[in-house]
Amino acid sequence: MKRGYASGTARRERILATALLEFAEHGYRGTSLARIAERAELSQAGLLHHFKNKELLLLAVLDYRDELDTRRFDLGPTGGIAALRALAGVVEHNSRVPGLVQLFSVIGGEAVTPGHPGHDWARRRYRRLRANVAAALRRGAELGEFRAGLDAEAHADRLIAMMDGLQTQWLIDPERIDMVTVFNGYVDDLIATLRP
Amino acid sequence: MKRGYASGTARRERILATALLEFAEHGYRGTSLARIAERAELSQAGLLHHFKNKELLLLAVLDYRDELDTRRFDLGPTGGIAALRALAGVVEHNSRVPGLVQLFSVIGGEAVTPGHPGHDWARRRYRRLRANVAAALRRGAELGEFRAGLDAEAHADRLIAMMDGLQTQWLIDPERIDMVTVFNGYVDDLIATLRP
DNA sequence: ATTATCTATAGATCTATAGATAATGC
DNA sequence: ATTATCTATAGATCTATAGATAATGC
Repeated sequence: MKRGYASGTARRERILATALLEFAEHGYRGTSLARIAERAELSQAGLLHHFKNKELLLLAVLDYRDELDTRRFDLGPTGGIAALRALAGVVEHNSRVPGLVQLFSVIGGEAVTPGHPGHDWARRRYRRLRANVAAALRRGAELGEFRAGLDAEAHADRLIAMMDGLQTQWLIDPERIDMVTVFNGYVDDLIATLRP
Repeated sequence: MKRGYASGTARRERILATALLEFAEHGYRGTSLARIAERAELSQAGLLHHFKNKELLLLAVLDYRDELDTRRFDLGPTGGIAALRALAGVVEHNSRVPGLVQLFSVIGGEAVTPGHPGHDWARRRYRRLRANVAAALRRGAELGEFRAGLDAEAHADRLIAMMDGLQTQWLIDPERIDMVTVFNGYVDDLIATLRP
């Protein structure tokens, strides 16, 4: 249990928060440790004392975000319709934090390349999201909200794809698209389609 | 009309093809001109004779791909249902050219950042795609295939988001997801929903 | 003793330009 | 004359390590 001193913990927190902004802005490869260090007000070597290389820093940032994000996506033991509305709530929340959404878009885009340090992280993340959403849909079928025999995995993949795809469009051209309304429209149509 | 010699035209073509692969693999910021030059078998300075800086090279690659891609997305004066099936055909085609899909995913991800050289290109591209798809849906409504009063723009945004989002999942975890089938399922559900 | 920092620096890049030489085609 | 190439290089990075000094807390 080598925890470190209090000042170190605070510093690490500050580095993570700063690194998140930089990675979100410039991606993994476009971000420099020197710039993160400068914005976190310590030397570049000082930064590397806390995170011993760039790759570990990125992974730490992703985990750091995941903690909060996973909680939000953990749909809990609600019904299927409530879970879909909760997803719409996630989109609504995301529309108020473009910086975080951008982190996932930029890193997620880069991470499609095998060999990118975030590749495995992204794969695990999608698998977990899919499992959560599919489970909620299946619960909906058991509760009689949705027709039995629905393809829960396929619908989960589509829901996640829709969220990601709309986010990209929104980040590139925020005035053009009303992400929240468009996603809500999808959820409404889906609920109608899945009705028993 | 300063066109250049034949050897130059061929060389430029080769550079573009090589650069496309590199940008698709490492993104804009992760790609080096030296590596492109090496794979295109000329010196790095020789490359910069044809494209005078890195940004112009990326834009040339994007235009180069767009030419082919736009034709594929130009849904022509078909009916609405035929247009949706054509989109499914695009997805089917994409599933056979992961390299190209990866270019758009990687560059598209990076390009959400204002200031990225591909940002304007991406915005124009989405606007054009949306206009094409929405027009086809409206034609479908006029032909009586779809109910009148459908929100053509919102459905276009969703179709494009679905394509992009599924592509990302597929690139990250190709064995897990059957992109073609999952997209076809969306199109089927959509046709049912839009029936008059 | 462990942890937190710093300065200095090695060693690799990377982009873009300068300036020379050779090939092409009007 | 224009175009296509090349070598050489300036000038900026960038990551990571070595090694020293200071602060912390058992």
